[in-house]
Amino acid sequence: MSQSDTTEHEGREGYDVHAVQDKWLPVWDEIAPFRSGRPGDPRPKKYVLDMFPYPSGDLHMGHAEAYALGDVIARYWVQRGFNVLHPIGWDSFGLPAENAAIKRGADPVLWTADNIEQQKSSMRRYACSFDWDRVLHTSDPAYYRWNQWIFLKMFERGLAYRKDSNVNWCPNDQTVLANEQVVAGRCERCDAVVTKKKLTQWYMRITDYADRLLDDMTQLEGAWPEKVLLMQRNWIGRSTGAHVHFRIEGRDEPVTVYTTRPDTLFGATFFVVAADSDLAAELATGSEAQGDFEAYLEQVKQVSEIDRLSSERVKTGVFLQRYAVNPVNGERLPIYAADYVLADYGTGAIMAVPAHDQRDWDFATAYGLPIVHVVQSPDDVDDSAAAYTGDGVAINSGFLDGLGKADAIERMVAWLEEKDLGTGAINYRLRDWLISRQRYWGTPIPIIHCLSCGEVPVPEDQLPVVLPPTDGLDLSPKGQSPLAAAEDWVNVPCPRCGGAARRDSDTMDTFVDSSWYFLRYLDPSRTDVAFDPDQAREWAPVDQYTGGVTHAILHLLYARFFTKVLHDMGLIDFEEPFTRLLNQGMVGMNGATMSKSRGNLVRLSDELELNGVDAVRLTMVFAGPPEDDIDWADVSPSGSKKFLSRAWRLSGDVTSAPGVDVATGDVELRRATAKAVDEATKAVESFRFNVAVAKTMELVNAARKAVDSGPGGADPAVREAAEAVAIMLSLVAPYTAEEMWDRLGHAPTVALAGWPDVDPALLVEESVTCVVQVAGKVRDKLDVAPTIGEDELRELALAATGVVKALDGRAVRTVIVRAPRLVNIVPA
RNA sequence: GCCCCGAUAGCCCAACCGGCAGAGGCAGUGGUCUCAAACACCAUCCAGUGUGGGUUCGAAUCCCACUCGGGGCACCA
Repeated sequence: MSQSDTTEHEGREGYDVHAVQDKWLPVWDEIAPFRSGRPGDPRPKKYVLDMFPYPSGDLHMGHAEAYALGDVIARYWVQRGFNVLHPIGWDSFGLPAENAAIKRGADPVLWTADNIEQQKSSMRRYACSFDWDRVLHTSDPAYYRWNQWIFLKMFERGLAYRKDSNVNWCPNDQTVLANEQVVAGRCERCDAVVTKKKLTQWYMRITDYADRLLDDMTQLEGAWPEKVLLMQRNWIGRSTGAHVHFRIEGRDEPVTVYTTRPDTLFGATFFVVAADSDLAAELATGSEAQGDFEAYLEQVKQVSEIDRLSSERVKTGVFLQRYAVNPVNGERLPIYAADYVLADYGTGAIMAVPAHDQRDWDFATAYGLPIVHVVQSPDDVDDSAAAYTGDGVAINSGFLDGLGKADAIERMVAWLEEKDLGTGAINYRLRDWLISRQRYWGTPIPIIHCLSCGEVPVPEDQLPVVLPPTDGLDLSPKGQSPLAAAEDWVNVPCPRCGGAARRDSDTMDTFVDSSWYFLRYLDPSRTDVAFDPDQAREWAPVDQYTGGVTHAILHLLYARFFTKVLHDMGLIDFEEPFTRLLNQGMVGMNGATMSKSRGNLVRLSDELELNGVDAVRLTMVFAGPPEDDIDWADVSPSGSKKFLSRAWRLSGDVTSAPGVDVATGDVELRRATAKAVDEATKAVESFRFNVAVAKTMELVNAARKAVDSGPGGADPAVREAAEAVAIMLSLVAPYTAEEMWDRLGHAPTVALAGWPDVDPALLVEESVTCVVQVAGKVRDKLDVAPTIGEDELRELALAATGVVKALDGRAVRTVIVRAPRLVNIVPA
């Protein structure tokens, strides 16, 4: 080997990122600086959590961004002297494992384990500051046993129940979907057009918690992104209005409708029931319209969810030859069955007020039904062309006439309540959470169906109900859970009566797994409890949560729901799981989401090979605000690498000894260091990590100048600056930081060095530049003491040569003085 | 259709309570090094803040309208 060649080639660049990575990894393994479970640790606790990954293959650029950002936060609090719990695990149940099994015959257990191992080793190399003693994965029976336990507790409380309903069905994945998993009529996962299917399924009664989920968001105000709170509010969709009971001719029981506009009751001209509701079928039965209705219902069922939602679709329906009676004026309202009314919102029936509801207007126009205006529209609104939905004075409305919208609503509700014809009511857009899935790779639902005893919970001492092995099972999607075919597994005696019974063969939605995993990290090896309430009191709730905005409603809403349920069960003393939330953006390439099919996929492993771990992490953090998307084409990992090399070089230029008295160092550089640390601190705490990096770069530049053309590398201030750089960099570029720390003569690890203290005296500038404006234009600048008084500054400013020239003899009207930075002189 | 968020240099981004538009980076340009180049190093150029109005002594920042971009919801009665 030619030594001189290597030195010349490599030596020129100097900083060998791969060698540095290989050097420090084993050292860190030894020190384990991020272990949080040490007994007697006196540091205050902080729980910093990153959303756990799904183990599909190796880490990609998205993971690299997410974990780089989460790591900055975790490492920062460690530097600030906190005992930081920063765990990681795997959300390892789900379809990809199952699909791999179907496609390649891979055992989901082994496939999952392999991927976890791969990701784990990549995370280690990526220098994630995880506490490796607390790893969990949700497909582990030791984990999902507690899913089953929680499910049973919820079953006991009536929060988990089975019902027959029209559910979202993904024809591709051959499974049902929760409402939250249907995006614009398509399957969130595979993009197939979702259809409806009538099935008996398991639900969780999240609607019982709608008010608390909504109202408790005030606690999160300012600590969660406004956008996420808004999305959750919209999703829950609370509306206030009234229930109104309508007598139906030829039916004993009245039918109740929900309306947000009880003030328009006098304008109701017809009545609509959801075509797919039981009520529609009942009303049609025996009427002349029965044939028409059945034909219509068939037709409705054929329409896909997407077409149904299309806004330009004309409204259809069928007259049922029946009548409802308007309780306020006794008018007969023809009853239609139509698919623009939803069976599962409100009561599945509405009073139609075409003059003041656009959908009713459209239907009335299509079917030639009367339109009666009961709210006075403003003069500039043409209420003969479209429904008027705004505010206005009630007209043609008997006792409501002359009242504004709010008063009319209040009056009508009072009237209805007095006559026992209705009540004020609240409705939600949120539906109960459908949790059963007809797939293999998930938590088995711990219920046994017995012909004589019904739904019988699996006794707690028989948990976990472990998935049967895949041998001999056909995992391909067929609309029924593959578990149903595992005869040995599915056939069990009833725990209650001992008779022949069958296990429930559905598995749980994987969002159940992630709804409480943050509690399991507290003591993942416990076999007697899901989590230890004492540990929960010590660590939880999560102080800082980081993850993608894609989970704004799904995961975050479910986790909030579970937290409230666990609170009500007396297991935890808080009601919100995540005190602070940071959403990171996504990584794209050339303006598009990265994907193999687009051909714009950037491989993380290639980037790591080319530029090293630190440069990739730095690029992610420096690219912009964390919540912004990153376009890899816009950023420069090679630039990051260059900067790291500059920082590294600085550590080699320090010639003073460790522990030297920095107070004797160059004041100018000391000020620069204090300012950089101070500003970086504020930036990190407000999630402006890109700014924190910029401040670090600034300090490197200042120190460089001090070495090259200032007091030189022997000045203690240069050491102070270099050490500050190493510590600040340790959040983002741990290898470079450690190598710098080493070259500066310190023992590892810089991760525990402690955040630099800032001497406030160094932040006070000895003189500041005061801008002197005349009529808002800068005419002169003065060097003044930061403590200068207003009067003194005014005198100085008025005498400044630039000012005298600009005033050119004109009189002065006002002088605005903002000491010490600005004076604005307004001429007459 | 409704609701949010954003728009600053060729590009990614800073700018505290309204107070000199520039912290940092990329790209560019000029130089040093080199036989030459790459690398590295040093230096340097670059916009008046999407458009139109308003408030103010003073607006990137506050208000109104519009344009463009991004996101959410979308028959929820």
